[in-house]
Amino acid sequence: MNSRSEALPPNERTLTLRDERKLRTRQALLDAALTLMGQGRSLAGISLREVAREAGVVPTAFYRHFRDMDGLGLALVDDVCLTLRKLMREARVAAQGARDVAIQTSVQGFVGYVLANDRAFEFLTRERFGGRPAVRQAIAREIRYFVAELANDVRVVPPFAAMPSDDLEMIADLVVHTVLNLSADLLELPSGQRVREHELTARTIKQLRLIFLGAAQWRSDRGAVPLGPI
Amino acid sequence: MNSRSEALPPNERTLTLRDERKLRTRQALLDAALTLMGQGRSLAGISLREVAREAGVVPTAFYRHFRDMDGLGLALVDDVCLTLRKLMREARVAAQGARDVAIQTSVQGFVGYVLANDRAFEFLTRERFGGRPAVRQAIAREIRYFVAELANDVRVVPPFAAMPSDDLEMIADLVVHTVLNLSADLLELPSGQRVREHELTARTIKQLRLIFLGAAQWRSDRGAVPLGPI
DNA sequence: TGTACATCAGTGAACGCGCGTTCACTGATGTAC
DNA sequence: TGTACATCAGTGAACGCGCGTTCACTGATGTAC
Repeated sequence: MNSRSEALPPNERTLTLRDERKLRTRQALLDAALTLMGQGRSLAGISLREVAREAGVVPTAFYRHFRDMDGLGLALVDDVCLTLRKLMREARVAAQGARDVAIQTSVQGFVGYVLANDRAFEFLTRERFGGRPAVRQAIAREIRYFVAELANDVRVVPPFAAMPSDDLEMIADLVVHTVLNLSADLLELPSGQRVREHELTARTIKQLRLIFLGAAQWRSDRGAVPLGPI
Repeated sequence: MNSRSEALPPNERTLTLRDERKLRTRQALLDAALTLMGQGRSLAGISLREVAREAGVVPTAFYRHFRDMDGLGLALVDDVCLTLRKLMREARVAAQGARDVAIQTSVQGFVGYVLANDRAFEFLTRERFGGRPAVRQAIAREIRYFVAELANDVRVVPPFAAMPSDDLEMIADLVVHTVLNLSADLLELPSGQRVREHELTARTIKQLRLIFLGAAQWRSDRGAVPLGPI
């Protein structure tokens, strides 16, 4: 063990100067890819050489970090989702302090969050369906994870407490996808369209209210709903 | 006017043999693109030359039909959505005969429809967020059209009759996106996963029931929903 | 109707370019003694 | 601690390849008379 290691915090204890620099280059490559994906390009439309160029590194250096662009894509999913999860956890902790977080507050918080992390969300939105299979699957897994987590969080709240897990997941899925839908719509807006941004947010808030209204009435054993056509 | 034209049905009256062949090549190019997009590739990952090759035509012939791959993408949206709209209209007419189409029946019909037209839906799903801006916008427009149409269809039914247009559109949007979500999930399944297919369908049916349950309770002027956290 | 000319969908050669990947390398950093 | 060797992140030249696009062309089809 060298003297550097001992002075560093625990999780960096084994990181040499070389390791740190390598990680920095790796991050530069990930950042470069995110940057290039701005203006509506997908990972499939970006070349390895472009990424290297944007990161200020020679193309062959790329291979020290990723097997190919697919590898970078998967790393990007991990990287981006790790950040998101961390921030989500913080939000959850904050929410526990102030019991009774309204739908409106949560959604508005989410909107700010999406806009502040637009590159990350743009990447996830773009590659969620349009990406290569491995990347798509990785994103799908993350979304399933979020759904399960929401289902768990909500289990303690009155109308959901008595529900079978199936139904809880079904509702969590609906909520998560409604919110993801908002995020996709927001990212499609030319930046600074505040009015439209507000309309979209208001619509999602209404949709979530309607969903919770339905959830309060929900009985899993009930068959057809008392509704005619459609 | 030549003799051919006079023997043809009205909408083909002005089509010469040359025109017909040109249309056939054009269709071959569109089909080729759809075929190549199978197995998880997006339009951005397919070259003009590949499309021409698959269509059995020399690369330069491509330019007789489309300005570039973006042009082909837009044509593909039109082509695919025209077919979908036509079939939707038929479904609607059929539904008017048998008043009282249950959610379950509609969703099951939709599932069959998606699986029967998987290439079209795969294209729309893949390019909806992942495609180039022009293509994305074209697809977004089509979805907005579907939402508006559903809102209109549903306007005559009791719980929706008295609703302001805003709320009606908000609900139609939620329904359409929930159904699109099912379609995306179905397409992600390796073909022939009947059990999982059933589970996904059942989940969507529940989600729609929950939405209609909420819609039946919905009052647009109502503020916060009587729900605590989340 | 038959003929002579015009149109134009599809051809095939050619181009310059950026791509992904290989390879042997360099020199700063790390390690063993 | 100082030295001598090992490691390895990043370099730079080189490769063959498929790409998009241009151009002049051909010959079947269409049109005017």
